[in-house]
Amino acid sequence: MADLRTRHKEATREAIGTAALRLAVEQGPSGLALVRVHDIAQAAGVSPRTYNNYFSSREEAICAFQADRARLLGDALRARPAGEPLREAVTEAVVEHFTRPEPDRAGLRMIMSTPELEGEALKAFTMAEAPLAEAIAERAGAVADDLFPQVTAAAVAGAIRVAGRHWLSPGSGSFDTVLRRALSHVHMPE
Amino acid sequence: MADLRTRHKEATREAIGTAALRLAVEQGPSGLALVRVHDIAQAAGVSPRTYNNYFSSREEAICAFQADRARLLGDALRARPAGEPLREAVTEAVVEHFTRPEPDRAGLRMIMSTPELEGEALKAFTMAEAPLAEAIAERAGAVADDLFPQVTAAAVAGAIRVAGRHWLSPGSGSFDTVLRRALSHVHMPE
DNA sequence: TCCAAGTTTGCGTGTCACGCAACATGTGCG
DNA sequence: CGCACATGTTGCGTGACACGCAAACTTGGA
Repeated sequence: MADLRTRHKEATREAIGTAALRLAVEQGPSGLALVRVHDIAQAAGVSPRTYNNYFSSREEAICAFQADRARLLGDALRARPAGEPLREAVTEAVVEHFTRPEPDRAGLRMIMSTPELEGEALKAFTMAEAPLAEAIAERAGAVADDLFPQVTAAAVAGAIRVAGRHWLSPGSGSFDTVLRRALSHVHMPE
Repeated sequence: MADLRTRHKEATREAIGTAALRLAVEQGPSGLALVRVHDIAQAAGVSPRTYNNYFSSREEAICAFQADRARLLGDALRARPAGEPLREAVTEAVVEHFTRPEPDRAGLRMIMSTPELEGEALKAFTMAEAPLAEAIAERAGAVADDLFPQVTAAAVAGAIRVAGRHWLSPGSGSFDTVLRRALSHVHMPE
């Protein structure tokens, strides 16, 4: 990870992802087709072929940020103090992980209002359920293959998704507040 | 709906979807790329161009069955008796809707073990949350825009997904049983 | 300084989604 | 009954894309 090579690779990946999201936001939900691979690559300072070494579709590139953040949710839960009850640990982990830094409203709105991007983001979000379920299983003293941790992880991920959608509509409170309210509807034994 | 034209259209859609799924299962998870549009169209007895009038990607065609069934879950809930408590109504609606007829094991396994198909199925499944949330809101006397019905719908959909995965692993009971066990972990006020 | 591993890039190929316009097949009306 | 009209189907052409391959280039270590 501290490898210079690896870091540079990570930087390239991030540059492409950022450029892709920026261009997508510029074009708006209706103009996704206008965001050409050539433009993304140029904006990121790489060749189209290199872009294609990192991502195999525009959607994947645009949603890379979302995907990376979601993937780390399990680690965030593991970082909570050991004695903390499950509900509290999950809630605090989610709030910390998804409000620092606060998500980019324009980017999130772009993704949520474009079916193709929404599908990709969904996939990324759901992939994150597996590590989250593992972390939940550890904390609850259950087996990761069991139904409970997986159903709970799915419910938590769903709540985060719903909270994100609500946060985009005008008049909703801070993301922190919406997240807590959404999570309060998820069943978690104490 | 009883329109001859509409029925024929629906039949065509189903023929294409069925053919696509069948070919995909034949090739196995690793050979998705070998399922060409040309083959799907030919197997369904239509031209490639017509296939493309119904679906805009192979993944969409292959997952059409899943998508159609998921989309109707809200209606299944509405069909439950009015006085029934929410938890019971949801559980029975889900079990009835997803076990009659029993899902195709091979097809489900194919979809669940192919990332690209899994993504598409996920999208379809999540799209079904909206009508489900609406039906839940009706039954619970809540507003559809509120957090509770949407979070609950997401949790229910997640539980069904997890149940499907478990059902595929050897030694799990009937789909009916697994579904009920998964749903028992979802919080629903009585 | 020089080598080996890894990364970027250009090119070629096969596939695909979709607009467009002609064609066929039902549908409803006089 | 037959004629226009609407709707579904098809072939063709175009633009874009993902990816295999091999060459050029960069980086880190001996």
